[in-house]
Amino acid sequence: MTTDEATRARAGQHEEPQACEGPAGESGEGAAEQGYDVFAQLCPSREVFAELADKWSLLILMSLALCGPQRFSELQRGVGGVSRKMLTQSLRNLERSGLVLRTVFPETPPRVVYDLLPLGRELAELVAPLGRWTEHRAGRMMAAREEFDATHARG
Amino acid sequence: MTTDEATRARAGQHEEPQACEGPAGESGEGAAEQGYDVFAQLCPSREVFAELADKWSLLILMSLALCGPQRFSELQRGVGGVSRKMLTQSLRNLERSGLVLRTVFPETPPRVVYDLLPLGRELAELVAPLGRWTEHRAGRMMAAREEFDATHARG
DNA sequence: CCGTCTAGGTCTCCAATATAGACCAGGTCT
DNA sequence: AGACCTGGTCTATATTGGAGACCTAGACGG
Repeated sequence: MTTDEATRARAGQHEEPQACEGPAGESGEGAAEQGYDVFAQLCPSREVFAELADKWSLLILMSLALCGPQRFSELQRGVGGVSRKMLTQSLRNLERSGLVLRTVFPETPPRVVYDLLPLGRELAELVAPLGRWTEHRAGRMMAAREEFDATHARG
Repeated sequence: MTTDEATRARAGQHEEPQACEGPAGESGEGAAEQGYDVFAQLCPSREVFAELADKWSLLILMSLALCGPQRFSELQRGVGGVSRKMLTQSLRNLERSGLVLRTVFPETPPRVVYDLLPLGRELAELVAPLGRWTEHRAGRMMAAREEFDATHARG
């Protein structure tokens, strides 16, 4: 029976309550007490995750990890294509969450240097492999896309 | 001298030409020949990176890695808060890039199962630690935020 | 003295994107 | 017949992203 299979499948998922069923569905924040869960919509960890998991934040972290402390304009040059607005916004976010330190030198013209804090360095070390992997596998993925597009265009 | 310091800092960056200076600024695609560069705006790897580096794609990969093959609606329940539209779109993307396999069982009601392909499993294994790290450090980051907000609100 | 340059932003406006919610096919169950 | 199911798509609205003007405040040129 179809229903049977669906039930089994769902039951299988239920057996991984922590990560996939989301202890905090809409019932509150039970997750906060015994552990955070990025899969749960209202878990604080999800909020944090959602802000870190975008291309600009990740690229900024990688750039800081690779090249060390950098000024605003160096970062803008290093992270190709980022607008000042998004760079500011992402950096503020990283600063706010304690990942990045912002140091202002009150000169003119102003000089502002961004550097990783220990927490940010931890994350950067997890993110770096992701960047390297993407570069390494980009060719394969581009090929897959071409094939997908070819067979899906009109088939 | 201030200028001196600035010059040294910038020079330091230039010595890492591959990742941070972006061989493909607007000069073409030199990066494509000897290696991809996610920092370069026009590098194919950046395009791929930009599509993978968003919360929904990463959460979907993590869910598939943790819970195994799942149907559309299971994923929607597993990844709290994702809209059908974004789920569809992200899954299509992952499928198109060869990370995920989509299998349709022509029953009624329809059943569609998504599973990781080897390429997707590779990536998922890099992404999983990121999710775990976020959960582990969420408390610290939330605290940092509160302090930041307190000292920045009016100070 | 006036204009210009600089770095690191902010502000404004407009396009692109995300989300919520309605709708659809088409076969099963009541 | 009518309700219900899944895996979407379509539409209307809210949010976000990017381009480019503007700002501060001192150093420099003339």
